[in-house]
Amino acid sequence: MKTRDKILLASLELFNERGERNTTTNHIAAHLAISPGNLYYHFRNKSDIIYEIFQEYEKLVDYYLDIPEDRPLTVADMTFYLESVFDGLWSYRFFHRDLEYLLDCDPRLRSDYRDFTNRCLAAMKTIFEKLAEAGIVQKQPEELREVMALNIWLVVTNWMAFLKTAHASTGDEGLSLTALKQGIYQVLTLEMPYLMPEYRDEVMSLRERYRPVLPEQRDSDVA
Amino acid sequence: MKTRDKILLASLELFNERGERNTTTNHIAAHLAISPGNLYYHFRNKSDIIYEIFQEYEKLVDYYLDIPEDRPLTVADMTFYLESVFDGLWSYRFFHRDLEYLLDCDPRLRSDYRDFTNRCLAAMKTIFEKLAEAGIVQKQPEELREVMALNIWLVVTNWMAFLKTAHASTGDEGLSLTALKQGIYQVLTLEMPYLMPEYRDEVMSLRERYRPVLPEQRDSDVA
DNA sequence: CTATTATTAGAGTATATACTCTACTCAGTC
DNA sequence: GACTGAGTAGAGTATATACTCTAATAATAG
Repeated sequence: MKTRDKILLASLELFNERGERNTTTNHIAAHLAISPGNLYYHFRNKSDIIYEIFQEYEKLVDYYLDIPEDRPLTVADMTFYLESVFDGLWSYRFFHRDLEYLLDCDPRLRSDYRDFTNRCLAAMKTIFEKLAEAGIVQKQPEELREVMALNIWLVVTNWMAFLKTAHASTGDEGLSLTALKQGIYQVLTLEMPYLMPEYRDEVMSLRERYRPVLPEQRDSDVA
Repeated sequence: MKTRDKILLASLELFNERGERNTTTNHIAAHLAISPGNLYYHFRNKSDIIYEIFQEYEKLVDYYLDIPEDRPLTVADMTFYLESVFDGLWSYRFFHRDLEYLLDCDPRLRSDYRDFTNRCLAAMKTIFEKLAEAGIVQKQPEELREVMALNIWLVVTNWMAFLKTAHASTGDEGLSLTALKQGIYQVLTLEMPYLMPEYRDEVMSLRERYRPVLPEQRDSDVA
């Protein structure tokens, strides 16, 4: 593997583990047992590394959110979207953690990220629309779809951060895949009131699969 | 005003304006035209300043979320809760911005913040319960109240961050009070499906007051 | 008036961070 | 077999950051 790619990979790994703020270019170089100079031979600065990682993230999510035009959506599609998005969020979780600072540092990133957000919101609106066409959820006015998409976006992108703040430990230890996927439970709860009777049971039992094991888990580890 | 209090005030101001990460103790001292040594006479370290500011924040929100036990809740109460919480969020907006890092730095803060979150969620659950008793929203099972409260928490605490990322500018310029209060529109949209017919019109017209002026505002400032 | 304590200034320190510079290696190539 | 240029090492730099130390001054109590 090329050094350049190794740098990207190691950066992502360290950013996710310890946060971008706590990861210096020297750390990255040391982790790869290369010199800082070498790192700066491949990247002009830290921002460029972050920007490239973001572009990977963007590409991945865009790929996940591809919507078939030739057929109606199914509940399985919806499951896939939810699972994929949370997987992507996990793989690049450092990004949303320090989002505001990162955007302040790099105007390119700010602009690209805004476009990215808008694409995601548009995709979600389309998904709603197609779910309605498929008779899975009720047909909603354009405006409501818009606001709903935004609410789901907020829940999805901040679920991980919530879990981290809700846990006693500092690192990733407390973050199980079960807990992460419980975010899907939260999202499906938002959709619940809009389900069509014909699909209600199916979606509800799907939702059930993501229910937290212990309902009061969050309180169980109070000091 | 005592120097100690001035330090807290200036810190909050600078944190909110430029972010905690971009605000050093030297900046704070310079802003007040006092020496760094003086600042460190009053506070052992930066974490202590942040911790005290958090305690103010906590106190304010706890005060806002006080729930009357002797009478049923009204739509006016709900409005007050929403308005107050967003006001508080605005006054201490630096806090949620760098939350994860701040909690990583200070175990006291982590623990206190978790308790704070749980208190807020509990308050929200109680509010739902009392709104149901008052016949404003449908009576819901305990479990649903819990999940709903969490979703609203996510929307409320991250609405500001979303607005900042959605705008082209770096600082606070793009953040109008109108935009901020649009968060209330988002929250009321979540509650919408659970409204009782008797109060539906009243709450819906309340919601209407917070509707964004331009539906596609987010796209209007694309570079 | 004096002794003590609270408050302040301001220079100084240890450490870290992003990044630079110079020099070296070594694989390919004409 | 000299030449080129991508790749690498590693010491070095400018700056910043959180924080300390010493000494001076203002306030207050006895």
